[in-house]
Amino acid sequence: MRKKYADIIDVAIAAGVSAATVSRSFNHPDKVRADTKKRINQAVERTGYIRNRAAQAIHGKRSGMIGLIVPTLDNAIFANLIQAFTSTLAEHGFTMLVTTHGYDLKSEYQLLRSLLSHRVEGIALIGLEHNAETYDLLELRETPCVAIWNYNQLSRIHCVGSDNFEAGQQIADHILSKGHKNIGTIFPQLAGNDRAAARFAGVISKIEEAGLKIPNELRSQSIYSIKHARICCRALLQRDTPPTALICGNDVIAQGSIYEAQALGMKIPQDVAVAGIGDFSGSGEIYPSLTTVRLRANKIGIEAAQLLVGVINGENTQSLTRIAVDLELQERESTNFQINAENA
Amino acid sequence: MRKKYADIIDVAIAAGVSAATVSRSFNHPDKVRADTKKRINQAVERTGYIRNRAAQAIHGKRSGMIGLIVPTLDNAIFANLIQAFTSTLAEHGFTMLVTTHGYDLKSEYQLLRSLLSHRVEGIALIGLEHNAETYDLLELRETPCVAIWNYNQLSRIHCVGSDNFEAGQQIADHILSKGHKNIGTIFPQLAGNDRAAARFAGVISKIEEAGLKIPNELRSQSIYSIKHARICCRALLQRDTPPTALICGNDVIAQGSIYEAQALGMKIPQDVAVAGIGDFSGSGEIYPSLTTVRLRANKIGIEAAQLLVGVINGENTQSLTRIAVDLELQERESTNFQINAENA
DNA sequence: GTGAAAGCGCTAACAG
DNA sequence: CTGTTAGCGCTTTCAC
Repeated sequence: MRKKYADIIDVAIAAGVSAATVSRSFNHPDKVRADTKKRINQAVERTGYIRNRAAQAIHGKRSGMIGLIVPTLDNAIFANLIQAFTSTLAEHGFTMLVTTHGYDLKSEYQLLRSLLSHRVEGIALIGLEHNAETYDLLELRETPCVAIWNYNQLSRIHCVGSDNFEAGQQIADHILSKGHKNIGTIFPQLAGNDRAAARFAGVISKIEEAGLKIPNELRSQSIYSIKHARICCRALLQRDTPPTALICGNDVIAQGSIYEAQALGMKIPQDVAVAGIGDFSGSGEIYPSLTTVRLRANKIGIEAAQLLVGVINGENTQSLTRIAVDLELQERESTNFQINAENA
Repeated sequence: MRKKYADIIDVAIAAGVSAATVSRSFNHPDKVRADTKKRINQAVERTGYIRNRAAQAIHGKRSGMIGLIVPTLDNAIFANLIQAFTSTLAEHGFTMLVTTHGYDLKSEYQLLRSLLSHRVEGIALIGLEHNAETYDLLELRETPCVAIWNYNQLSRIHCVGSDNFEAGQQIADHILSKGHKNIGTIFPQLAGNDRAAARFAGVISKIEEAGLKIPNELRSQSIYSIKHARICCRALLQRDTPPTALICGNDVIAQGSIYEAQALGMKIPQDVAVAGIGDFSGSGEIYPSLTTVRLRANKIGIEAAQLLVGVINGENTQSLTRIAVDLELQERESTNFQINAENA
């Protein structure tokens, strides 16, 4: 089995030209006469030729691949983000090479190396919390790179995302505006999760600014799971003096809280108000609809892809670009109830 | 800028051996003396060398990439599936190159060509409905390939997935067992969606077997969206004689139906029972919890990855492997109500 | 415009 | 065990 599939030489022979001309016809079409190009294209058809990007990539040419390292794909909001990212990339001729590390930052470095060994032209990471060696390698190889999802004005690499601190502030402000004074929180573990940590800090900053505080007993911690969130919520709502409002670190936790409150026979928002962060698909359609802060995963994905493509094409070589995609407070049914002084 | 990064020759020089030995040290470690390997590894460290898989792939060797063509990533259940698929692939040393076509089968062929041009070692497709040219190209290139998500005993390529016809039968049987005679359906468009079509056919087969029928007015069509499902559900429930049970083509539609019924002040399952298909993450935790047929995305993803890796490694060359991953009826609150004769 | 030839980074014989 | 040699499929000078 000498040669399995048609290569550029077979095409050249079939078209009666040299391999060089075939190559040029693909890469610099303007340097080849129109009728020659036509003959070549016909030869491609006839031979069933499919270009070999691996062979191209070897010349330091484009591999046409972007690497993405993501904690997990199994998450509605990342799925949303990644879909926007890939399809925008595809519009620019790039295909995405994806790896997941399951929130293990240590393995992220290895994944990066693997991606680099595939000679991806650029790398996208989720969030800004990465190991030093990851950052160092990125710098050493001068790999075009963008951090997606979080905005931070001090980021070491380009970033496109939401300001999670501000998201926390917005939702806290909203809850405070409804007159709540007895507020509980259910957040994911903050360590190793800069998103959650920033959101929580934003919430606390506003609460304290209002002269209130959230006692430790009302700060609950839940993993990213409706089931577990329900357990946390139940514990909070069955206290002697349950909070009148629950601020949840994300919409999954908030949805779990809504279900649990309903299962306990409580009315939302009258008995307890629930707010989330994220505006995941479905949050606006559940009953009661969930008040939350929209993170605009779609827009972030698109902008991140555009930025990365720009960097790869040599724009933006001077400075770091940091894009804060705006947030949108979504006031919906789950908090639509004003507490009066006596209730508080 | 002659050579930007260390190549195998730099490593060879640094280690005081030949390039061939370096190559061997990676690819056939047993054929190299231990201390030579150690020197080479140190040289790799010192030079910051990262292997170039593109250059390897050119030798007809492994590119280490698997191509995945998926309708969309923006979908909880696919996300689940793909996560299992990628991580299993990763265990076997493969990285996934992903493309999405947004349910446009025509563009699928182009995406396949693109993936092939990257010299992926295998291809995974979602479902079994693909254009003839897609199947033909796969056959022509003899590309290891597996269709994920659907099981069909007549499939043209390896497949791992659920028997959607049976899923439809299971849920219909369950609804019938609860005494319902006036049943409505809300399904996605069936054309171009073999999954939905098979499920629907399964439902209808059981309904007719029971001597019943579903009039056209009670066969509603909804896109994959909670919001749109709510609209469809409302139309059904506001009829003069609303159905006592709703069988939904997937859990997203079912969740929408639950929310809408609640918003209309109806009790589930007493006023109307709702059933889905899929058992998406969250379906068991919403209130009321949703009766559905579990599709086991996780297991499917893992088995599909293992099958594909096997095919790539030269097993299974004789026959087509078709794996039907078992279904699990999840009886939950949303249908937990027995209709008596008078109610029917 | 087009062809000939050199070479990208790596691997697979083949000797030694 | 290790080095030498000849490519893999393609792109890019440099001539013509």
